Amino acid sequence: MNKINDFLDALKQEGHRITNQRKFIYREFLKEKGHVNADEFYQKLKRKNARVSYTTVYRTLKLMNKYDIAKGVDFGDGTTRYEVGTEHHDHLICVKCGRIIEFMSQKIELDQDRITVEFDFLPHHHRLEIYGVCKYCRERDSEGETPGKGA
Amino acid sequence: MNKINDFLDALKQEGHRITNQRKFIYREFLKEKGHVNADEFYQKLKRKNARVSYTTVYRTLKLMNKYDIAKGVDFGDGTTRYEVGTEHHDHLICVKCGRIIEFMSQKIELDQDRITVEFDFLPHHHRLEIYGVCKYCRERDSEGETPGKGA
DNA sequence: GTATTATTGAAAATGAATTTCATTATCTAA
DNA sequence: TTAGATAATGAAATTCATTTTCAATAATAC
Repeated sequence: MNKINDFLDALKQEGHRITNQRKFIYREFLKEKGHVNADEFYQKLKRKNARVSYTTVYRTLKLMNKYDIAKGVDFGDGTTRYEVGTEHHDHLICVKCGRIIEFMSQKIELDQDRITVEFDFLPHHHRLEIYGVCKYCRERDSEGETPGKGA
Repeated sequence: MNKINDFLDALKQEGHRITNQRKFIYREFLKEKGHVNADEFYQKLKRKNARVSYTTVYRTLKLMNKYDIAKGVDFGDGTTRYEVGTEHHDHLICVKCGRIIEFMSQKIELDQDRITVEFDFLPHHHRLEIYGVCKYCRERDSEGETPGKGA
């Protein structure tokens, strides 16, 4: 039950019902590239004239999270954002434009394992987020830096 | 303005007033060992018969955070928790007992720098949290494991 | 098909964080 | 030291994401 296609199977296996709302939300969610929160995602579906309520979107996101179709992440903006899939990765988060870059470093993973061994700690999962300014924002911001044109 | 003693100085320098509430909250906060959220901290102060409101505790925590006396962290329990000081470190978080272990790995820091260089990303700060089960919980849980005494 | 019951959706509730605003206390300058 | 200006306080109200409630509806089993 770890593949990205099994939400409906998972529901069936767990004795949940396969409803039109769940099928629709699932299908649309798989198209998502970014990191939507419940409300944003609901608004998107609404724009497609979907007949689905916020409550159901919210609940289905949580369900998909439970069955490893979606992964809830918290970037500190006060909402839970969901990304497609559960392949492990970490995030670079641009504090200027909000761009989110996913990365994965085997090296960091190994270092973390060493740390947990050192503390006799059994790890389940982790989160690493690096906040800063992406190259696009720095490029953009340095464009206007012509000397002699103060303020 | 990076030392742990300068909250009152910082206030003065920034044109804020030094009030009894701020002095008291600051003094009590420095005694904190764990990671309190606004409400917990307020309750603690109340137990000492402090004449201070939740609002002021909340606002003062934010202020101390701003002036690097306190550091707000989010461990995913829906509240902002504050720790004393701002020396950088990461966290091991036990999902069973809630214990929080601070650690610091120069190795991981360096690996992160390499990652940001690779993505041409200018880092400001980061957060790394490893969730799992601490040794105390595992020891405790393995005590009752006498075979033959099922359920 | 019919009964059972999980799901849906609108509305209400929750809870942390934040804002409002009248009162109070701090600081500044005379 | 005192008076005036105004920042801070505190109680209450507000905001906002999230979660729960419950009557109506729809999916599944028989």
